Parts: sequence; structure tokens; C-alpha cells
Amino acid sequence: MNYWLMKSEPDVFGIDDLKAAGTEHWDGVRNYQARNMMRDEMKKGDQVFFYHSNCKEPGIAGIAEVVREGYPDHTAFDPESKYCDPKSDPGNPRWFMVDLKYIRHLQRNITLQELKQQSELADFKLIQRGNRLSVMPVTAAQWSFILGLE
DNA sequence: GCCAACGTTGGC
DNA sequence: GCCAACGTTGGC
Repeated sequence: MNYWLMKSEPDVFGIDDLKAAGTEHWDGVRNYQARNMMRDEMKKGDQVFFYHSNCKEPGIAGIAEVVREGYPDHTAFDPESKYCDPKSDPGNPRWFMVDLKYIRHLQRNITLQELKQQSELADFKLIQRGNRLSVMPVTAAQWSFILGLE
């Protein structure tokens, strides 16, 4: 089993929204590295840290699980969608997504500021300079260490 | 709202 | 294939 971290803006779709939805597809990712991970590497049963970005207190807010593996992101074909990409051909889709199921909130929001202070997390992609990936791998060691902060 | 960092685009 | 210009991300 693998571990991941996925970013979302709570004003758009936060952990509370995932809880209310139960299961939701993760559409709108338009970055090739993130696309590749969703299409090729994320497997059913993988655990995901749900990270709140671009908000007052950026941090890890909860846990989700992959319940459906990579499949085409249909919003790319929808002219009404803000994620529409005319260059994505339905016969050869450019963008992919996975489905996530809500597992739980963390007991508290583990903030970015706190994560940065942990020497054990020096290699964690999230806290490396200029990182902008919205989907990134988390090692098993990082996963359990972060849960230990909860 | 600012701006550094970074990915993408497109002219050459 | 290089690289400048541009748009976006996301912390602050």
C-alpha cells in the first residue's frame, strides 16, 4: 500500500465537503506529474492525507482512501467546466482522476508551520522550496511520523 | 494583495 | 531545442 498527500483549497472543496459527499472524484488536476501519479501509481486502498492549501492555516486536515483508480477526467471535455481543456481528446484523454473516500478528520489540523519544524520531515516534498505539486507521494515513515504528531 | 517559484507556451 | 514571456500556485 502507498501513501499520498493531496492539496485542496478548503474554500473550494475541503475535508468537510469530502465528509459530506462520502466519496468524490478528484477532478481538475492539470499538471502532468500529478496526472501521472493518479493515472499510474495510485491504487485502490492507498491512504491519502487531505491537505488544505491557500487558506489561513495551511495543513493536513484529514485522511481519505483511494476507492477508484485512475480514469479519464471528464471535466476536460466539458465546455461549461472551468477545467475544460480542448486539447484533451476523448479518444485519448490527457487528464485523469481518482475517486477518494472520506475516512476521518485528524484530531487537529497539523499545520504546515509545524511540519516544517520537524527535522524528521526534511525530505518531505511538501515542505521543500517552491513545491507546487498538488499530488505527492508520502513514505510510510513520513506517514506514521505525521500521525504521531496528531 | 504581494510576489517567489515554477510549469507551459510559442517564437525563433 | 532554447529560452523569454506568461500564467498559476500558494505561503505569507
